[in-house]
Amino acid sequence: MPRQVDQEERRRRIADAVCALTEEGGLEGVTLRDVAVRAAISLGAVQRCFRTKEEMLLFAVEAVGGRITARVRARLTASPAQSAATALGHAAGEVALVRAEHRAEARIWLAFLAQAAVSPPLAGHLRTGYAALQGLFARLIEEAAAGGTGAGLDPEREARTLLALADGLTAQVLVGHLTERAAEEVLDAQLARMWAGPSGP
Amino acid sequence: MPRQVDQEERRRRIADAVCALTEEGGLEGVTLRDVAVRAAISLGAVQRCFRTKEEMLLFAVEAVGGRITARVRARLTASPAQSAATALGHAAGEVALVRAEHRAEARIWLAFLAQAAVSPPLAGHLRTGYAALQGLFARLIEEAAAGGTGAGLDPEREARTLLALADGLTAQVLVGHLTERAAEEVLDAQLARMWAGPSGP
DNA sequence: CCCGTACCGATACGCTCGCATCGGAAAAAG
DNA sequence: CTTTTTCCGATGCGAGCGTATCGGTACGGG
Repeated sequence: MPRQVDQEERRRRIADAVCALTEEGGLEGVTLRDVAVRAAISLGAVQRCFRTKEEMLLFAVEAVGGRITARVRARLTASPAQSAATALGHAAGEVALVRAEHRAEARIWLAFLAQAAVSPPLAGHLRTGYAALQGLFARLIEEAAAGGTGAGLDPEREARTLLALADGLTAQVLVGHLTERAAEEVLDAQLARMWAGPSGP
Repeated sequence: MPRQVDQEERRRRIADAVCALTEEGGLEGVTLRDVAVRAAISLGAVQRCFRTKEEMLLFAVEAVGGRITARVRARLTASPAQSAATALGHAAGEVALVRAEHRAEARIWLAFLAQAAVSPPLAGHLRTGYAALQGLFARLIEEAAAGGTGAGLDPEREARTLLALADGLTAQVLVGHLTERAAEEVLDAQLARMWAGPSGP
């Protein structure tokens, strides 16, 4: 068998390049040529890994989504001794890509989100990520409710609320309407109110 | 004086064409040629109205933002007899472009939002729209608090919360993660909880 | 040693983009 | 009717895009 190349590692490198370019100039700033330069390989190699540009972008968005949920999970297992309520706070804080060090990921996510609004296959991949996060949130809320904090809450609905709020905050920080500080304050207040009093009729 | 043309009316027609195209294929599906076709004028005429493409897009986003806030205001003045609390409910419902008939505007808004993350001038125009809506929300909340409903709330923070939540819900409905029904339920529950109990430490 | 094969990099192609240019049509003034 | 001024629509241009192709290259098995 002739020479072999680690395709997976190469794909990961390409995905990283896609993210870097998306962060700088949006999704329309991502060209195959620039990706090749950023990944330090040739255009031909990029085309060997992904037959079309769309295929490449789908792989990249999956990578980003996975990275975000992985980070959330890591944050949870890193501080296991606390209550489910504080764990949810940490998780929500990670999902709202508000902090400066995650600004890049936020830009990437928003770019893919907008594209997904007009590209059904992309939307499918995004939904997968959203569903995972919502499920995670719901489980934490349920756990907290079982522990006595915030009993009477509808876990699914609260999870949806938090996820949407985190997304909206991310976007508004990105365009500069909210400061990082204000967004965190909003999120904290929402969590506090959640635990304080059950909602619903 | 030689022949004169109503430039303003033409600009509005062009903005409408931009919106229609954005709705169909995202912002990158908007080309000067297609805009000209949609507006039923020639490419030369488009270039006469706007010196560059960016100038055209800025005008369009301003038009969309204005239309949304105008719709919210209209909704408020249309049902003046009710309390500030229900008025806020209506306003938030309009901002969260959840209903099917506003799906188009939602797509447009999201497209511009993503672009704004990498284009400072565009971000500026968006901020204007956000500030107007947040101010409106804050005023309504304050009014309701003065009337006794939901006293003790921080109007600015609640306004920010509602706006971010509405934005996030819009996006998640758009990618199909939430149904229109679920989004409305989340929004209603949030409003109910707001009036029920003050937040904060 | 060498040969077959999997990979690579360069180049070409067809297309579309934003933008600039220019001859002519149309309308008010004389 | 002629002139003058404003606007319009067609065409051209250079650049950049995604994609296809092909000769060269290097490696592992015989």
